[in-house]
Amino acid sequence: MAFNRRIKLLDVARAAGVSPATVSRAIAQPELVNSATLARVRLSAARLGYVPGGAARALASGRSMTIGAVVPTLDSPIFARALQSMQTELSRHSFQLLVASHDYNASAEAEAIRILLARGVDGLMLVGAERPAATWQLLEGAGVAVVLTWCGDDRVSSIIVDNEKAGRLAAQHLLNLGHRRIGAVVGALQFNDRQKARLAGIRAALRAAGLDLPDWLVSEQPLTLAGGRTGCSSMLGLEQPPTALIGGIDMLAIGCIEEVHSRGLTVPKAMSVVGIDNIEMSAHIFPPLTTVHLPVAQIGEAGARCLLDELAGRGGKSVIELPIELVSRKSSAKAGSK
Amino acid sequence: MAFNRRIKLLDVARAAGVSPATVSRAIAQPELVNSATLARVRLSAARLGYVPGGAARALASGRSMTIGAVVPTLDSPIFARALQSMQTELSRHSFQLLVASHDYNASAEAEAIRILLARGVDGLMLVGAERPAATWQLLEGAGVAVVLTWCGDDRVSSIIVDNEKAGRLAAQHLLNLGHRRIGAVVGALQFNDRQKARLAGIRAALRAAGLDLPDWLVSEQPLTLAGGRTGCSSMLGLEQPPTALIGGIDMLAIGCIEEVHSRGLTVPKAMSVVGIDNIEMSAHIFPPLTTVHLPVAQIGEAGARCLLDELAGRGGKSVIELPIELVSRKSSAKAGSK
DNA sequence: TTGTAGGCGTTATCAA
DNA sequence: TTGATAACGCCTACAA
Repeated sequence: MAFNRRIKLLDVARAAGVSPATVSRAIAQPELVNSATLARVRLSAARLGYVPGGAARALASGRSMTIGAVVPTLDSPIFARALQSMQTELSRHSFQLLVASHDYNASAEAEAIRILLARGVDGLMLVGAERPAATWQLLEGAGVAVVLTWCGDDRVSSIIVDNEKAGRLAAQHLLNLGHRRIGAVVGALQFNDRQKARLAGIRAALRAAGLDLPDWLVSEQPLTLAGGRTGCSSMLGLEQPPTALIGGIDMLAIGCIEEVHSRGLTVPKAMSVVGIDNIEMSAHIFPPLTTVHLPVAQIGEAGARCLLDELAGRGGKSVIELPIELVSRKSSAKAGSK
Repeated sequence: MAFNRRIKLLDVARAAGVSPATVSRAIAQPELVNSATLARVRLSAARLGYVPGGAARALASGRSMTIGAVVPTLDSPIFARALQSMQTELSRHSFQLLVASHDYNASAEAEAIRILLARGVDGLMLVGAERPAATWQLLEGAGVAVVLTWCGDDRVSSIIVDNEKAGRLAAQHLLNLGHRRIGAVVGALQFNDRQKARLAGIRAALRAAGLDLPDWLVSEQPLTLAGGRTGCSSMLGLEQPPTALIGGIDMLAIGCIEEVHSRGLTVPKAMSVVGIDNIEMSAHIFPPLTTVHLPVAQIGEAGARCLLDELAGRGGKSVIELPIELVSRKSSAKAGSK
């Protein structure tokens, strides 16, 4: 309540009758200080409610014990979960997470990075590898540890997942069920290498089966449920609608299912739908969504560990790929079982 | 790549042929500097790729332009969304969000707060008002702006929602449908005033209808889908199972629905289920969940604004209550329509 | 409108 | 094992 000037190192030092240097050591390297003095220092620190000032600390030591994470949006089960596991791992090593989001906008991302850098983060977690050259320069000049997630790049450490394969798995599954006219509802491709890779994977699988993925069977939509509905709607309006749809993310796929149902049709009878991500929701909608599982929590945890290692001087740049797999549920069925 | 010592204010000053003070002003108060010099400074700053160091800045100015948010978990559509809207609002005013989570553990929360305080956050967003006295002392001694969310307290600014009413609305709805034996599956009550209030609301509504909510019709579970299943399962095992269930959060309610269905029974035929939160998923499961809508994104935004105001010296402590309402969908039906 | 100089709270380098 | 004493990089009166 009282506007007591914040307690500082010097106050503790005086109270304990030692020099500031000793207090500093007592906190950072307790082993270097006599146990009796240590106890005395700790006591008065506790008594005064001393909390070390991060700013001064960072300034003097050059380390902020802070990791910045820049994701497209926090409001996504995917990124939220990755960040949660990241932060859990980081806090285990007394690092803190500074988050920023850019809503899938490249320049907003650059700005977020700039801000985080200015805040003095020791490391940076980014999503994807696709960004303007200027942003890369920013990163290079910064001299902080960087880890890319979901999609990587050999310039920096990366925790990746084979997004192209994810697309292939989804398409393959549908192909195996006998589908021949398959559509894709994906997110905006620009500045989203994950979506690009997934679409490429779908295309590759179809091509391998001697099929084509014409433009009218690809719909670019916002990465939301509504986007899924719109995309599906446009496909349904075609003269020859596809018999199966792949969503670039589960949310899109779920939107597709909704749209089909809203027209009095049924999934998978009238339309098979497959997603990519395997968010929790997917297992609980009707019908449960067939999708490609990505180990999101692990991505976050591995990302944190990677950064931690790099900051501790252990290991250099590394690229870790995490496994993915198709989870077959009820939203997909044999073609022509209409 | 090259280990170029990070560019600092002085470098820019030299390059632009002005004093450090001028550069500082050019950045913080451009209006105080001659437009010609301003241009010159900006040019060399850009040329050198200068990024102001937050630590030194915070140390010298006493402000970090950083807001700390401590939530139970990031991995929840509720908190993720609130944080996203918060961060959007904050970044509009060049503040950044530092996040921490404590997994519904009071001492972990205190620790998180301590860390954030040490990082020099200018403001703090917390969830709920229930916490040990020691934590409150920490807050009081810190002298930072604080805003409580979901549940409030008149000691500090709060953006709240009437959780008790949420419980009442849910129960009332069921009562109106003729249900007389209503059960509740809620989260651990300890250190969770939101759940406590919701349960109290349920109890109040029942009591007002001359009914009782005995212990065996209340199940405390982890706030997950699995928790919902377990809770529902135990209710179903009763000699006289309830005809309706209220979930303390949507996720719990959804778990209840799953459990009912897994036994070959149907919602709402065999059991009506109502949730509280209205997460996106709820509208898309089968059957769509009847629930109480809470304006989560607004909570985040209002919280940010509140903090911003307080830091700008405008307005003092305020308590803002956001409206809630029942959203009637398909998971609830008349009692005895079995 | 610009420059000078002191200080913000720690850490880290030397001595003692 | 402890204590002076510089940095650390920026902000901000105060002067010019």
